[in-house]
Amino acid sequence: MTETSVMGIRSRIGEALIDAIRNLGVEGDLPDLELGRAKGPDHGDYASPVGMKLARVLRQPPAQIASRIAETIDVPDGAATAEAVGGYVNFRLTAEWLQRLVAQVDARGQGYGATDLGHGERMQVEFGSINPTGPMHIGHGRGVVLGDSMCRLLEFTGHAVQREYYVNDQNTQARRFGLSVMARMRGEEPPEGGYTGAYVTELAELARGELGDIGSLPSDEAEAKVRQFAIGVMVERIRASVARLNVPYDEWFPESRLWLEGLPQLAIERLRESGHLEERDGALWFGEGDEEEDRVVIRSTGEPTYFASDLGYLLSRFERRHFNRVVEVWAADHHGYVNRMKSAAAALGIDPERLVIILHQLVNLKEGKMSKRAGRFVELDELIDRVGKDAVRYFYLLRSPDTAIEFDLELALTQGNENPVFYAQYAHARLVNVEVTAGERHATLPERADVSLLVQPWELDVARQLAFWPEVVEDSTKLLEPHRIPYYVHDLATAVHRFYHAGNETSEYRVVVDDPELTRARLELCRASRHTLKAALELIGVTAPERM
RNA sequence: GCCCCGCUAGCUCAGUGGAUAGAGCAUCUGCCUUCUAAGCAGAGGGUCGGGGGUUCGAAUCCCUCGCGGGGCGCCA
Repeated sequence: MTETSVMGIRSRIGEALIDAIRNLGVEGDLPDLELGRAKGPDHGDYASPVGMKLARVLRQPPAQIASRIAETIDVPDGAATAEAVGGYVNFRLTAEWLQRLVAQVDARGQGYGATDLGHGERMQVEFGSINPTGPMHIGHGRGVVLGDSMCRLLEFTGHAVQREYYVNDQNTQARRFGLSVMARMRGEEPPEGGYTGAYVTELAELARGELGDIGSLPSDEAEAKVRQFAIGVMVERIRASVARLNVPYDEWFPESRLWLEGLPQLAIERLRESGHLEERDGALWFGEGDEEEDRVVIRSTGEPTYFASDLGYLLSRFERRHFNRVVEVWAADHHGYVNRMKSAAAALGIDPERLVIILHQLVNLKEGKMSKRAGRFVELDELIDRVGKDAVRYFYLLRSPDTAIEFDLELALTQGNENPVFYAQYAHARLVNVEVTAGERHATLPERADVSLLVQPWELDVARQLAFWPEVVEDSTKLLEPHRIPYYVHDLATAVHRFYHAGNETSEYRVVVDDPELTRARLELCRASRHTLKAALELIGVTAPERM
């Protein structure tokens, strides 16, 4: 098997398909051949409706085109056979190739499926950056898990990724938060629009102990001190929560640092010179002079808005820190901000394509909308306490970002016990157990496996799933859609469970049998699937237990 | 009013314009003396929200209507 096989079998069949078409004399651009997984076993493993696609160009019946392609196509390494059915060409992976794949996957270990797609591209993913004015709730957990899983995918595919949390430590919300805590310290109600959750009162208690008497200070000094303290405590709590989800942020970047570095100021200067800013009603606006679209950068009071910070933040990341691309993960309630950020980037001379914004729909409580200010939410920590880190991550990732989640805590708790994550973890633990048993029953086993002994359909089905892994990684990465991974994990786990179970029904199909050669071959399959299962679980931040 | 997302099995959700639309849960029926039953095998369950259109081909693309969620601030 050649080295190119690491690119994934789908791509290789795709290339062979194009070669075959060229050999028919077709030149110029080709339509999308829609080579993809076949529907069912009757149609093989991959299929392309290539006959229909080329019928017009070649002015021949689809079936005839498909036949000619099926006859002439040369799939490398004899990886697949081609068969024309109507205008389709169906590809079936050969047993010989699947067997060799097993040995190759075992050799590559958890690196199987990893690529250099990104060529070391410097990327930042900024996610989970909630205002540190309260604990993380179950809505925020979604963005955190999504963002971190994207990072894992990007790292696996050769990107240099930095995980960043943007800490809003000096905006209006932060000030309101500080004022709310201060009010509670004095035994007063928080101001209008302030934060009323019970944690605010607890924070006031803490602050009283830590800061002592602030009554003697001028009120703005006192506010700054309390705010700084309260934000600091909240950031630590958030840090602890995300750590429980196994999310390793590289940078906690405070908004205030932008101003210390003079970046918003610089951005404003530049935009002013390029004519993107306009004074109106005593405030400074960004935009095209459209009353509806334009946004305030500096208020008439002279105070900057968050947007001013964001302008500086763009410079910080694209110019100062030289990220080639920045991915931002936002909840859908920020969607109105997407175009503004893109046009801001463009106005600053940054290609908006380099700013990738991923939106995910909201997580709502069954009882209604969550609200930090009103103190109505389910904390992320509580969910982790109740169902565990792995189930939480899996739960979020089983949904496409476009699907809104209506969260029912009671239901989540019952489902925690039968969470699909255990199905996958169990498959992994079983494989480990089999390998241990093999070591106990056989003092010595052949060093190399004779993979041609893997002939049972359920054995080849496991190998088939392994063959699909590279394309799953590729698609998930290119589309930035980590939710594809848990679905693959499930399919692989199913194949593994069936393979295992064959030995429960008939003992000669067990992995560990008297024949050392046969045992060794099946062990190779166990290892290959264990590596892949573990790699896949790691990409979504779920542990692969050795025992359950 | 304008913008974004969704509507697929009883429930929760997958589904790069391709063939007979899938999974989990729930329901029902089988399978443990022997590598882990947190498992396996099987059954039932669908006008892919409605209606138009494009296409050889539409759950998928376009238009339109309905329902649900979210957003349209000198808040973030």
